[in-house]
Amino acid sequence: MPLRNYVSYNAMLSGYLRNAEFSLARNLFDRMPKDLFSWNLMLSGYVRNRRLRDARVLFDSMPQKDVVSWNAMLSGYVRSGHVDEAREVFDKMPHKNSISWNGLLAAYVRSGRLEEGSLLFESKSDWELISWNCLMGGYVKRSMLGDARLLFDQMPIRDVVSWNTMISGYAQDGDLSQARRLFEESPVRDVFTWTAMVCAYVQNGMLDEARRVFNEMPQRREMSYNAMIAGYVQYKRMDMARELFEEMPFPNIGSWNIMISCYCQEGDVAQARNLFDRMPQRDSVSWAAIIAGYAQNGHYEEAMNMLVEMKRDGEGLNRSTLCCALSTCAHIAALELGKQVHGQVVKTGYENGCLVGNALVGMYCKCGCIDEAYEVFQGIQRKDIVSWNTMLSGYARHGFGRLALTVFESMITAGVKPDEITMVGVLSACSHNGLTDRGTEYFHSMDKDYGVKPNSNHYTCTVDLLGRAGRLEEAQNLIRNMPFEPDVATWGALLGASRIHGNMELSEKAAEMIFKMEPHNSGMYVLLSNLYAASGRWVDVSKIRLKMREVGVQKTPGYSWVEVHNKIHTFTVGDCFHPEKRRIYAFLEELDLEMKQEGYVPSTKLVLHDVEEEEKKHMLKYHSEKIAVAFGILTIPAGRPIRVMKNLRVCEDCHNAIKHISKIVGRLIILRDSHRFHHFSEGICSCGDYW
DNA sequence: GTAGGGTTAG
Repeated sequence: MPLRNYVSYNAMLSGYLRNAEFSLARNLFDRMPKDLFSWNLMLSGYVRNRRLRDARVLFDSMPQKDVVSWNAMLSGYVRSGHVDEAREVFDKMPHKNSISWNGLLAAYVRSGRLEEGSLLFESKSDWELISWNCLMGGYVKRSMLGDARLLFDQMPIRDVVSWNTMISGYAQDGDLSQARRLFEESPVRDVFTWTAMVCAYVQNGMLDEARRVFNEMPQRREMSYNAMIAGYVQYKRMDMARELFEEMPFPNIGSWNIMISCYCQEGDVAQARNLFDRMPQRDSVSWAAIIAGYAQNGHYEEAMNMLVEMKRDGEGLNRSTLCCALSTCAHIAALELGKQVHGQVVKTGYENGCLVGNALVGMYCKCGCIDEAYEVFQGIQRKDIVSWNTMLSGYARHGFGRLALTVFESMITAGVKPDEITMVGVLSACSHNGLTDRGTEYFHSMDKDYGVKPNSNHYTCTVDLLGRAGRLEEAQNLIRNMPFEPDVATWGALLGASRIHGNMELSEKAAEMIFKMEPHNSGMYVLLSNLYAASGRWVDVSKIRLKMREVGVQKTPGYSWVEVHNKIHTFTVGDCFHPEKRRIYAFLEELDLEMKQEGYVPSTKLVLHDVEEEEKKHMLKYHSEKIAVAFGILTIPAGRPIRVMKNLRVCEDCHNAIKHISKIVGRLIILRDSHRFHHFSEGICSCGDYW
């Protein structure tokens, strides 16, 4: 056995680390003779692969540290956005070099904490050019062009990056004339400079001008093509985008990614998938784009499958793929899976960042765990508008209107300016909780107080708000005085309200408007036909059904699902495919008897079809949500809540029945329907029977 | 440090 020295051990260690063979590397590391270089190797291996906890443990146990070790630990925190930890390390460092200073500045800039960044910048005068550019880039990203320009003018020396950053800042801001001026003034131009000008014209909708600059460029790189393609995409010129893409001699991953994500946005996932499969190489962006594409177009199973594929392909989870994974879990309410992803998130240390944090909050909200959502929300260090909106509308959907409004007030106190989505959350919180006057006040003052002009969503919420409270006349007035044409959703809100309050005439009027606009909207046919059925107008019911057949619309089938032991069980009305159906139906019979003793009376008027009374009861008994609830009770361990999801709104009879069931079996039942959450416990529902 | 993705409502 030849004698090995530090150098050969270190070479071997670095080989393992390069290939991300952590267990092999660690094994070797623990047994080999180590010098400081070995420790630093292992440490930076962990840092590069985002294994922050391992890195920290190693760092703390190091027998000695040099500036490289400190910088490695610092950069671990910088990369993962743990700014406060980065600061702590920075403050403790016995010696700092320019890498340390640049690192901390970058941490502030990247996480958008520009105030602190500029304070740090002012505390020292001999900054390197790269730091000037970094801070200026931070201002540009936040559209703080005045501050960026101030810095630009003060710089002792400028390089081509400085010029490019400023020019592309103006370009992105749509300030074509400033961009143009700097472009003329700039002593040097490279591909970035020219590409920034392409962007400047694109931002102003001047595609032909952009193309002219593109054609004039002395040299082109992939990114120049990509900017032009992105421009075409932005203005829905898919044909031109595709043409240029096909012309590219060597499209890079970015080019493919743009094409994929824009096909996804157009709803053409098949085309996107086609490109995805043809790509010579993929990166995390490609995976994120295709997974999000599936998720956003409602193909949740495909999205989940692709996530599995991705891991098999060796692509690690990063912020964006974790995000996609969480939002997919949220859509299908796969709580167990979501929790597993949460575990991954904790390992990588993204939990307290905005992007992944927001996705986690959304996942817990949509899976019915509002308390867990709030916990994560509180842990997000720098909450952005999305964090606030997610939490606010989460509370609103769960029927905790006052909590939602408390979040809203804290948001205002924190100095975050509400946007359109915030106000939808506020109005729907009021609507779900019968806070009618408060809601209308918000509606009328939102433009004045927060500078948010009511859009059709806000009108719809307010029509809903007034309508539910029975103020149908006011709701109609609101529609009449809208500054734009009411859309299907607005009429839908009026229809829903007039249905609750039994105003047949108004219902028919609203339905007629909807049919005119969207002859294929199946939900509206069903709503109206339910309405007729409820008042025994069977002739009209059959007319509707005839019409449905004429225009070829089909009722969206209702289904419910429940997650048990990591598996999703889906049920349809009168489901007879589930392997445990005998057990479930026997249990339902049992429950039915007990419910009746408790005073439950089936509300048969809600059954759509004209059948005999006894048979109607039978049909109600086997609605998908009841089956799912029964299955949940049978299989989910006592003490744990039962979480059931439904794709449509819960029917009145089921709502009533589940209230009784929650009391009989003494369990918390959380039902998510297409509209909101219902927490059933001890015979009461959190919605207060107002939904 | 100067493309491309990902999170929020109805």
